[in-house]
Amino acid sequence: MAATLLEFAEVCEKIRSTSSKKQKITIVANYLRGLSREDLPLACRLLTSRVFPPWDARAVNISYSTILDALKEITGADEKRLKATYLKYGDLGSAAEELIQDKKVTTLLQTPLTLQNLYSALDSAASKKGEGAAEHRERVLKGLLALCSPLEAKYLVKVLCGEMRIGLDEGLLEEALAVAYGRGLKKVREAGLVVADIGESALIALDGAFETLKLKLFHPTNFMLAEEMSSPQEVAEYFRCELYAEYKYDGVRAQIHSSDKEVRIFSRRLEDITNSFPELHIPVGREVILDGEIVPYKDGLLPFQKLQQRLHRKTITQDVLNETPVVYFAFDILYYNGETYIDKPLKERRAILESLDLKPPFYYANQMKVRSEDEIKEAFESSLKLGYEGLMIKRPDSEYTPGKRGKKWVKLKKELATLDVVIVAAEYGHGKRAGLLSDYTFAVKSKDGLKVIGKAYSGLTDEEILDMTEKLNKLTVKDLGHKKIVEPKIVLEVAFNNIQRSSRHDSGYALRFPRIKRIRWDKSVDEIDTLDKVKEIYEQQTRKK
DNA sequence: GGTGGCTGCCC
DNA sequence: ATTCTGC
DNA sequence: GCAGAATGGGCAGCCACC
Repeated sequence: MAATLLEFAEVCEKIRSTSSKKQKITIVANYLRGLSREDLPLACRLLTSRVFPPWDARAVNISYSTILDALKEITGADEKRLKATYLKYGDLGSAAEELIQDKKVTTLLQTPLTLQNLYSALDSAASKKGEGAAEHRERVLKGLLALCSPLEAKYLVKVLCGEMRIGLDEGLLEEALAVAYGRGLKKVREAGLVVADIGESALIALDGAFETLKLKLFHPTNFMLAEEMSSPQEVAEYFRCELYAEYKYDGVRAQIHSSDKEVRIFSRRLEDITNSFPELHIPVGREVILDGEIVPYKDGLLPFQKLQQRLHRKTITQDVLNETPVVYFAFDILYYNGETYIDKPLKERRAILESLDLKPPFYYANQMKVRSEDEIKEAFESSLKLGYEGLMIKRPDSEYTPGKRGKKWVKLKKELATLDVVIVAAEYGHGKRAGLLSDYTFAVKSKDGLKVIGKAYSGLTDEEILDMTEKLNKLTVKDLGHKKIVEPKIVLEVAFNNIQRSSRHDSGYALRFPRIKRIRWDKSVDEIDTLDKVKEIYEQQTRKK
């Protein structure tokens, strides 16, 4: 029997309503066992709010704005009601559930929407190009919503928004797959690493076909990530062994697949970004999968923004190539001449990598052997001096594993000065932060008054957010619904990794990775930092490069 | 032909 | 990307 | 310690609209 959207939505609702991970896993495992081969991969992708595998070039291209338009037409709700409902839940799916209850089109006699129907419709939305494409996408969505019960609409919208908020994501889904088919979790996770698509993992788990698993050239795999540590001391004490330290480049992480004829390049999200970097289309000569970083470089490092301009560009002109050339720093090898190397120790992988004798624009990431706190500190400082972002530190015996599991790789990042800023506006959050003022717009002072320099949301505890909501409500001078303009009273200390020129805020600058260090109840507006200080930090960091 | 909203994806 | 929280 | 949730700035492509 074909899987229906209704049953899928009911399962999601059950998952959401329990906070126990074990129960979630049981619910999902039971559901998956009842699915056909055809429906299984689809259901698994939908559970992680995906429609296509990560490496698939298709994108549905339907999101908040399109959904709001479609809901408006389907339900006949006016702008005000739409906004109020969305604000109430902080989740467009939940808003859709409520709104669709009084939709104009009824569907009592329709056959139920299947996951396969849904997939075909979304594929059609994704595939339509050119004039009328936006209209087509909205028509597809309205067609689907017309067939949906409130609960179905809720989860359809959640999938499209990319946020399920049911307390289940890929990690728990893998556990559920292991339970559903009686497989070892380790095997299922390994499958996930290699195939990098939860739909494909599901089929492998179903068949128990783990032994046929091999990395495939031109098929991207997941990347190994590192955990952040705060000091050389912490690193030295945690590992207490010889380590490999590499500079942390501010570029784009990339997997390069090469045969003797062809090169393909994949990003961290497994997108095919080959076309953005023609100067890297030099076959290595043997079949390899490399891991490394694409870095913009011309007589020295270039800012990340220059690299971004090339990133999703369709055509790379000679001008772009001249202005922002890139190089590749390879630091790992996952596959070599038909063999997978991910379970070999880093030391061995590095030796194979170096035997390749790479030529510019391919370079080896430099590798320093460190052990003591002092050695790590020295390597870290030399990295900053050269304009890099910090240090990557790896155990020589580490296998290549996905995600942050195991802490075999760690990173040390440079700390920049913090700024004291004042909150000038606040916005309501989403999901579990619905109804709370959790997102703060802040400013520094200048001769011409306060100047906005950024927004931040992270760094406060739930309790602090609750407290802030109360205080900010009292300070509100203008209520714009979703956003509130507040009296500039509350001072925050914000940290960031960089300052960039920007037209986004009226200060002319913006922060990269802003986060709240702490609330400065002890400080008043008069004591916040100045725009001049911002300029100074900006100048200082650009001089370095 | 220019501009701005929307979307997706890089950090 | 970063940060917090529940299990 | 893991997994999940909430959310920052900047960019290009694409399409709708003037």
